[in-house]
Amino acid sequence: MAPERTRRRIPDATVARLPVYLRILTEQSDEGVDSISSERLAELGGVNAAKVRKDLSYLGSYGTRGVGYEVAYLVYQIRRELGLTHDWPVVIVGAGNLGQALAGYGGFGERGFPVAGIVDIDEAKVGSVLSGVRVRHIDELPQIVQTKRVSIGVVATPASAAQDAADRLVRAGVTSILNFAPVVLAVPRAIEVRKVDLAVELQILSYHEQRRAGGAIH
Amino acid sequence: MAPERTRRRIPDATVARLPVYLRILTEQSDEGVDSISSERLAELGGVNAAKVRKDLSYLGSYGTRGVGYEVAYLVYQIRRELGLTHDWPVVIVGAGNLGQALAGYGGFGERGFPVAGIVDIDEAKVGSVLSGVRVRHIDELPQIVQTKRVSIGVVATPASAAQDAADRLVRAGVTSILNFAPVVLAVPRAIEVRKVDLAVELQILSYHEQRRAGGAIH
DNA sequence: GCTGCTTTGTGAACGTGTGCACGAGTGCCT
DNA sequence: AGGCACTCGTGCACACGTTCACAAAGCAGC
Repeated sequence: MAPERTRRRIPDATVARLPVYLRILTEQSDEGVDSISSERLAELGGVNAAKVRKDLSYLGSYGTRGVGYEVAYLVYQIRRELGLTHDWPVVIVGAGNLGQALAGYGGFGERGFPVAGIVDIDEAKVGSVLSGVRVRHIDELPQIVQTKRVSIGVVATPASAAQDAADRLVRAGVTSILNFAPVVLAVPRAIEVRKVDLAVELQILSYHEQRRAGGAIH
Repeated sequence: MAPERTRRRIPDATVARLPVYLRILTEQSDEGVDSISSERLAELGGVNAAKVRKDLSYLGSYGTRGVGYEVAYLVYQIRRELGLTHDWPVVIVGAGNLGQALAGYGGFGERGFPVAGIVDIDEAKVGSVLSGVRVRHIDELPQIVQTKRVSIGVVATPASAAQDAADRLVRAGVTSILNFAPVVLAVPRAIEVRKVDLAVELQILSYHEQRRAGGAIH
């Protein structure tokens, strides 16, 4: 077979589903399943079988017609494509309620994203220890990012401090940001930002509830 | 003008952006701004101006050509459309790390989603008080949902307990679920589910990082 | 090796979302 | 009152995502 060349682009929608497939496949693997059909995978993932096949086809032709996909091999391929063959240390900015919960959430490190550090601007919080990680001052951010080779930063500050946190992360050399603050961050084009906004999710649910209740007129 | 009749359907993508506009508009209102153009709103929201106008046009023609949109009126209209004219009490299932953080996160109640209750299956956790809300046993779920008229449930359990939590919520009468557990929930078609998955977000970032680093071959 | 059954991989049709470009309406200034 | 500058509302073309449907490919049994 020809050597790996020009990496094909994978659609965003597919990239967003690969982690879900990966989790399911890992679970199946743990349960001793070593072959799976697109149909079954679709069922477990709550999606359409054709979609599963198309998604997986972007990785290459790793299935066997008439049989299905070899679970272990598929896990390997998805992990490779998602860049999960090695750890990605993350640094958390903000040691408040959320920052603490994130640090305490074990599944973080387990899934290949060890917490390289937590920083806060509040001197009062600096020095305290959260689930084994000592909170350091935000001025140490560049040093942490440098020495621990961190490329992903997590913004877990109040809204008012989020932009400053993002600016500092970018200056320190981080290239991806996961933002929990309800703010639209302004960052250089090259920086990848993803947002998790609780209020937005609830308001979307609210819309559907209201629609359900309201009907035509209210 | 003709009375409000058959409610027009708003595209999902637009519904997901309305909360963002709403937050920005509220902020602007607080700062004394009472009129805003689609251009400015787009800038603050990090989107395209045409998109803003198209999104807002689904609510009706509430802008004034040559001028822009009246902030207060737009806030009112978006709130109405999203069903935010009254509170939506939520019930949290799972009083672990995450459940506690969610309960402690004040912005919850402020934004119209007061915590009507927190329940857990672990007797040891029942009775403790988290930011003013007493943890109750999961068996009390139906009663809480009924008496407090809860229609939104939050699943903040470990993955292994998530499906059971969802089943109980549905049985208790909840019609919308916000799921934080890394599991695809199986629920009746009529139930609206939204998912917030930390690991998925990080893995998407990882994909982009890997892509950035890897180039063609590695 | 041939037949029949199963399941992948993908072309094509369809639906949804985005962004441009411009007509239409509004306010302001003279 | 007329002209000008501005901004909304929207038709249209394009891009992206989803789903169907089916040929191609593999396995099992005889």
